[in-house]
Parts: sequence; structure tokens; C-alpha cells
Amino acid sequence: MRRADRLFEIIETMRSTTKAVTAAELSHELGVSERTIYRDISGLQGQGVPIEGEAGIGYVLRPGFHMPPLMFTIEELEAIVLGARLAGQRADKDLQKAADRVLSKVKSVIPDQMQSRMDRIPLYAPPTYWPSHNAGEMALIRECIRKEIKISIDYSDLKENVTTRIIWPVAVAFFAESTLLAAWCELRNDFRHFRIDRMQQVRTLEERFNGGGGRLLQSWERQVTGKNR
Amino acid sequence: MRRADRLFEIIETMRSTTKAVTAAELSHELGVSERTIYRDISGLQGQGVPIEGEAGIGYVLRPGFHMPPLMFTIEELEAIVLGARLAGQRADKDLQKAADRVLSKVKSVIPDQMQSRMDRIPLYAPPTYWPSHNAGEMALIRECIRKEIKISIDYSDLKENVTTRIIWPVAVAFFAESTLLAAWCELRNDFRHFRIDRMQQVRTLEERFNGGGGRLLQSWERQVTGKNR
DNA sequence: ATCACTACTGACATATCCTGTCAGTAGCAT
DNA sequence: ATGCTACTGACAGGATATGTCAGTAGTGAT
Repeated sequence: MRRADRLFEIIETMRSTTKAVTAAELSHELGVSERTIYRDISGLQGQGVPIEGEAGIGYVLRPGFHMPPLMFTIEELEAIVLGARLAGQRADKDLQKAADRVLSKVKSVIPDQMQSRMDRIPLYAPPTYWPSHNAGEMALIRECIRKEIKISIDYSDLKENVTTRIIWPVAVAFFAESTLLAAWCELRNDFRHFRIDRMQQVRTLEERFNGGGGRLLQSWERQVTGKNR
Repeated sequence: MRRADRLFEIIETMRSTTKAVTAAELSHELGVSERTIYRDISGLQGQGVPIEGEAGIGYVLRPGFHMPPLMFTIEELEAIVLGARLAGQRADKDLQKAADRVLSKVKSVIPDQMQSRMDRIPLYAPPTYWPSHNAGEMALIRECIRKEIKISIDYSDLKENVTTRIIWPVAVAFFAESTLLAAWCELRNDFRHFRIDRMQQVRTLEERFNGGGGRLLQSWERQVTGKNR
């Protein structure tokens, strides 16, 4: 049995029982070694499948693997659709695809009668004709924020001076005119904001930084709201 | 990207669109050759996934494939949160509240560990400092679109000439610089676009119009996309 | 009828990555 | 303390996934 098929099989097996399933059972059932099962499960978890393993117990598929039916009002659907369209226009290709998937997932969990209305929601986000450059890098940047990976950028400021900086990316702000990356700048030893379209080059580094479980983000938020007030 | 991941990707891609998807598109999107796509799809079909292919057309996922969708991924949550924030900034108070309710509903169905991550999604839509006037009327306008109620507006054009028109509102377009209402104009007997912030007054009428179950919207879409080409 | 586009199949050499084996660490329940 | 289990790392060999090339056939538009 090929790996690709096996992954589907594992999900189905776990879905069909409420008890915990051990790696040994799965390995016997599917005719592969335990080591392979551990690798498969790790792969599934990496794809977001909520399998939880506990030593001494086994694996359980957390409820929350499938989306339960959801009820939205027509106005809430308008908000979702408009939001997905706006986000799709402003952000990168990957996020745009994610927004599309959100719409299709939402559509498939709401009652039938709502589904047809969802296609006809008359709120549009037309393409912006001043596409921010480096939108392609934004997917990478988002990933680095999530994984807390340092990046190095060549940044050209207002006077066209180019500096190379190592920064710790923490947040992205979608202003109407431009898109800004907020980051801790090792050069300035403080938070700085960088326009995505002024980044000449974006390189991910091996090194990671410690965001303190959101504390870095919080201290940035404090600094920004403090200044703006 | 590994084959096992790709198969899930293909399903999600096909689920997220109603149009047919060609092997060439998939191959480009996933970074593999067309030959591999054909092999992947053949594999999925072998596992019972109802993908249908037609020469000259592409692939479609047969409706009735009603596997409940998988839970949102982190990236999809990012799209939802950013979308809600953008929509909340651009639209009216009511829609903003609806967007908030969407977030809390979504939050209530996702696994615990995801909930805390959702609060810390670092994508922001800062307030626009050129608030479109009459945003307050937008909730009313959206309602009239839904219920197909005629409205009367006093509209001031580029030269400050004010005209009073009876219009049939069909759609709202959120451009970067302004927000436009698309409507059938009884005065001009054609579709016209009105900037929300140029409307002096908005009055709902008793009379309703017949949108033909989306046909009016469609004919507007045709006209707009035709002109843009 | 022709053309452009597309799904689909087969063959084959190559390189990828999947797999089992072995070894070891650590958490949970009894 | 013991047994069960999840989990990780290293490594070598082999299964298999992949790209390339070539070709057939169906669909829709002109």
C-alpha cells in the first residue's frame, strides 16, 4: 500500500472509533512498521489534522477535525464574503487561495438555502491597480512571523539609501496606501516599520528569535498605540 | 511538495472553485509536471474521490462529494481574521458587528489550541483616515439591495450639480479610494455608479423592483466586465 | 474541416523519498 | 518501579514518484 493511500486510511480508522488507537495497532492493520506510522502521523499533524498522541495511551482524533454545521445570518455571510474578497485583493496569492477555501468550506457547512444566496452577495472588492510590489514575498513573511524566523532584508528608505538589516518580523499592517511590516530591527535595536514594496530582497535566515508567546507582539502593540494616541 | 500533501491540496483546490480546473493549472500551481497531475488524479479517482475530467474542459469535482470539510488551517484563519478586519474598516457599523460575530462563531468551533492562536493573528487593518462619508447609509443600502427596494438619492456629480434620482441598487464595490454603489438608474435608463460619499440624502421608497433572482445583478456584471476588457 | 485546447496512456531512466532496523529518551498509568 | 506507549535520530537499500518524450482521442470554436 502506498503512503498516499495510507494517510487516508489512517484518518478513516481513527474516525471510526472513539477509543485511542496505538501505533502498534495501526502498523499491524496497515502492514507497515511502527516507525512508518509515527512518520505518517507526524505528516498528518503537519497538515493540520488534529491527531493527539499521549504516551501510554495511543492516538485520538480530536473532535474538531471536521467542521460542524454553522449557522450564519445573511449579514454575517456578507461580512465573510466581503472580507474574503478584500483580503484576497490586498494580500498575497497564498492568502487569496486560503480565502477562497474559507468561502467554499463555509458554503458547505451552512444550510442549502443559504448556499445559493452566498453566490449572489453583491459586495465586491475590485482589484487595486497599484499592486504593491513584493506581494509575492508576503507569504514568506507571514510564514516567518508564524515560525519566528529571523529574516534579512535590503531596504531602501525614502532617500533611496539601501541598508541591509536583520529583523524579527512580528506583524503586517494593511494600510490603504501601502502594506507595512512591523519588526524588531537588530540594527536600530527597536521596532521599525518597513514598507513591503521598498524591500529589495528578502532572505530567510537559519536563526530564530523568541517571541515570548505573543509578548513581543504585545510590546509592539503597546508602543504603536502609545505613539498614536 | 510531497505527493501525499499534494493530493489533499488538489481536493481543496477543486472544492474551492465551481469552474473546471485544467491539469496545466494544477501543475503550475503545485509545481509539478502535468504528467504527475494526471497520475495524482488517477490515484484519487482510484480511492473513490469523484473527480470527473473532460477533454477540452478540465476537471470538476462532482457535486455530491459531501465529505465534511476539514477544519480551518492556520492560513485560512489568517484570511478570515484579516478579512473581518478589513471589512470592518471599510464598511458600515452593522457589517462590522456582523464581522465580529463571525469571528466569535468561528472561534467557537475550532480546537482550543487554535483559539489562542486566533487572538494573536498579526495581520491588521488600521483605520483609514479618510473615512468615506455616509458610511452610515451603507447598512440601509445593503438592506435595500437584499430586499430589492427602490431608493431615491440626491446625488452631486463632479461639477457639484445635484440631481435627484430613483435607482435600483444592485451591488457595492469597495475600491481603494472610494466606495461605489452600482444601480439601475431610472433617470438614465441604464446602470450607473454612485460614490457613496457623494450622496446627499438617501431615502427608501415604498416601491420595489424586480431583480429577477439575480439576473439584474448578472446583467450589470456583464456590462462592467465587458467594458473593462 | 480545421484548429486549439485538453484529458489520457505508455515507456523509461533517474533521483527522490519512503521504509525498516536499531537505538535511545521521556511521559503516562498502574 | 514497571510496562506500555509516544516520539526522535541515523542510516542504507530499495520502492516509487517524477520528468521527458511521444502519441491518441474528445470537445468546442471558427
